[in-house]
Amino acid sequence: MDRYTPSLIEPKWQAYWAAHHTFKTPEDPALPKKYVLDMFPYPSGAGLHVGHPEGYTATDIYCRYLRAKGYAVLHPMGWDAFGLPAEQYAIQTGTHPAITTQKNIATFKRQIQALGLSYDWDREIDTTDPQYVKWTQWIFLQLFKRGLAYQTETPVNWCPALGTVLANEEVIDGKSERGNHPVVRLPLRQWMLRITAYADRLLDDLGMVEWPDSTKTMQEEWIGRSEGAEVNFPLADGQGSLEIFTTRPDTLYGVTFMVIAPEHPAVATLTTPEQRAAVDAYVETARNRSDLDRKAAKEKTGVFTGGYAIHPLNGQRVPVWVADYVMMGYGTGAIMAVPAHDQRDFEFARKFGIPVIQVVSADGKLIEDDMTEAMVEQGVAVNSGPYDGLSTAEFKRKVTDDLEAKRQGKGRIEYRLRDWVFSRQRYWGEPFPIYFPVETSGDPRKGDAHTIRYDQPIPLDESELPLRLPDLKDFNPGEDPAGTLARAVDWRFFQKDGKWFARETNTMPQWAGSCWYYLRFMDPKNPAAAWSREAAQRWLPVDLYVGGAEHAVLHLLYARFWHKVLLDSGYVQVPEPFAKLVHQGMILGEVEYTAFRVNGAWVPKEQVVAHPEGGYRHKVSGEEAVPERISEEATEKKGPHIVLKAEPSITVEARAFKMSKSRGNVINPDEVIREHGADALRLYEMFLGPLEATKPWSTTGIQGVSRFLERCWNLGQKPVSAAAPNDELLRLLHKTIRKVGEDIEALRLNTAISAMMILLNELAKADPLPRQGVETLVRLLHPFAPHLAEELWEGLGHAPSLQAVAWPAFDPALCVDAQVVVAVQVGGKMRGTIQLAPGATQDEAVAQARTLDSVQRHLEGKTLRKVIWVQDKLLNLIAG
RNA sequence: GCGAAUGUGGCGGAACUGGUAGACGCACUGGAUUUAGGUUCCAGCGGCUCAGGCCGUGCGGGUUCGAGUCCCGCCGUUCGCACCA
Repeated sequence: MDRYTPSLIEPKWQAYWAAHHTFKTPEDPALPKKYVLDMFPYPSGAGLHVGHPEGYTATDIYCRYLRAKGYAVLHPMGWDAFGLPAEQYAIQTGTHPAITTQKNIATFKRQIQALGLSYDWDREIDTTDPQYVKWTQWIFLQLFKRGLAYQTETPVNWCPALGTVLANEEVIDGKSERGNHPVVRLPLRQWMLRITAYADRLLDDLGMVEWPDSTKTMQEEWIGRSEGAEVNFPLADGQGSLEIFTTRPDTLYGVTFMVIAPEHPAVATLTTPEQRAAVDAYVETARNRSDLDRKAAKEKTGVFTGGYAIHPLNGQRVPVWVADYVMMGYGTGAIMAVPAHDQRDFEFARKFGIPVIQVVSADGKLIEDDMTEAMVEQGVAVNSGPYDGLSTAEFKRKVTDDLEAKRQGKGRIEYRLRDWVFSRQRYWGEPFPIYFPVETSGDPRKGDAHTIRYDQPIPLDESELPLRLPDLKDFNPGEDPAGTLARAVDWRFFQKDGKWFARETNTMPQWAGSCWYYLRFMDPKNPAAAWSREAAQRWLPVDLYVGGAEHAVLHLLYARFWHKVLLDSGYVQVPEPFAKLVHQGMILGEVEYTAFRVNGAWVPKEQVVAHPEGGYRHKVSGEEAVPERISEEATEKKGPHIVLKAEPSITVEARAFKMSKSRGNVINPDEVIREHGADALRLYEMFLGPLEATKPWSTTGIQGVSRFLERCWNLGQKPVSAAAPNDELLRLLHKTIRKVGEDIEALRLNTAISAMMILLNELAKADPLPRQGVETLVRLLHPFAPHLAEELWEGLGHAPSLQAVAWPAFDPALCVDAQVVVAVQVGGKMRGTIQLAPGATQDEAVAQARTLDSVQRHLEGKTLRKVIWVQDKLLNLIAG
């Protein structure tokens, strides 16, 4: 008997599928469609990670299943190939990023193909391909023409180490998300995309998609809509007014001071000569404070400007302070401070001795003298003149109307969401299809004096797309914040009709390519349009989108934004791009065992506590505890603990960590395939647990599924009988068909596999082995372990490919057992089981249950008071 | 601090609308076949036990004939957000 040898059968079937275009997207418009998409990878130099195949295998199983169910399936793959690593490599080595990128793509493609994934490779996309860049630029022009792309001189997050500006969301705790470099604020000319214009729709339309609640919540919070009012406080000196935003206009009578951000333009006009020096010093300090410092500060700081505003309702003079707890970037950069009902204002007022006036009360009583913190709950208005007695909600409504009538304010909706900083000062990105007039009397390429009129951007004509990157030798961003491309003077400056013009030297961020790749996949080779109207009508929306939760906000929000712009322009017809979204969980490294030593002697892990500043401490002595990695062989289980074999009183910690190069726990898919085969890798990753869960890799665990595949193989080598399966096996076949199908549709792939394992265990016992049984197993196995399934199918005398064979059907009548096992309880406690025909009556069940010894024992001397009967499941006898 | 997710054997995990907790697999133990095994097959495998049972799904309460599942209050872990007015 031949042995199961994945290294022989896997390449064979991969070659077969490629030669026969097995996974080519069907053109037939009569077939029902499904568009199943994986988040395409950035082809890094490190190659594929075991995390990648997890989501890819899940969608592959789903697609193979859908094809067998008769769907036309669009399942493409491509490369998100612009990005910093290739450029940084280029800076170090001088290798052009395009070369590195192509090399990495080749590696990724080889690795992905070795997994036997059923992509339609005719639709492969590379975001750096000029034919793709052309349409990315074209979409930018649509945004520009609709007034959604604009330039602004704005303080941006400049990262000197990366030589680039980062979006707010790419900065975490004052450091760059990529590389963890310090970030400073620097005013720079930037392209912005007006995503805030779509804030409401991006928020509301979340109701239309089937996404994880956690992701929807994160997007909602990111957009951060809050309803309130804008109120004008006239300045006491009669010069204009101060506009504030508040979500609590009902607390207007509690205003005892106002605060403006240090960057607020009114700082200059409000500050009195006496206060000037103090204010200037404060503003200067605040400006130099990084976001990190501002955040870390526990104490509120601020300075009185000396200026006053007039309260719009009671006409009182309100002092205006400047403090950095108010941000210029949110609302109007100025607030009315209500210390009684806002914790931040409360802290500030207490520190600077400003009065606190309570204007909301839970029960009508005043507690302001005893306040230790702000009362932020809603309630009933007090101390509020004509509004006394109103509920918070009524007050808000009424006072907003009143202010509007007096032209002193109006209802306003504010968003946390900011416009999107869309330019980068880098080389390896899409150039903007924009140029500017140049005022010069010489030749700007030669360094002659010139002025670029950035205020007069001109869109490139569509016929001139794509605008390609210039070929450079030195990719360093250099000191010029205008970007790497500023040095490519021959590319940058050009003459038209005798006049000089300058191209935009910024490039687009990596998001640009990934914002619309799902659209290009529908019609990837179209030379005349980004995609055709017919393709959009045929394929949108994406029915299932699978990718990491790390993209929960940014990529998914940006893509939705572009999609809605394209909807408004008439290029797509559905409001949301991704109907259903699933995040695959992370695969952690193998479990590691750690024991701790204090002064050289082992201590149990319970005595060790993590120190807030890193490292570990001994709980008892307070001395440093030194962690030491222990091999699995040196440990054993003892009751509920894992202990050192050599010293069983010492408990050890067992934990899995994120895979990382530095930790040395990275599993390479190539090696797993070499040792166990692609089918085993696929199956193992699916069997590990629920798709969405974070789960640790286990090298011994993969042997379990390897063994399962071998046993499937061995079954396929046995002679089969044409005889029908016996009744019990037949029922199991039908139940398994139903279970596997339902589980695939719900992406519960782990339980689908265990159902197939159960079926295999039964088939292995069957003698003779019915052909129908083996064939059913092979057909069910096909989406999961396609190479083995194809091989076995061929061995059973069928012509390939199994993908063309319809998914097996089940008979619901055969999905129930001939006899059901019913649980018998006495007083709610399990006392045994009885076998009954499905549909048996309660009386039959009670009669049979009474014959059980354990039931008789517990009913002895008692009378039966009540019977709980759950049809075909459970009988509970209550006695007393 | 706020928000979300999550907690079940030694391990990964099962358990449909409240109804036999631990499916399936790993590891482990015993046995059979084998020259050999990182092979195959069979059996066992939550804890305690006076062998009848008792206890057991992070902890403490509650609802119910019956709770992993529902309710209330805690604790741990993970992930977001973090002076958003």
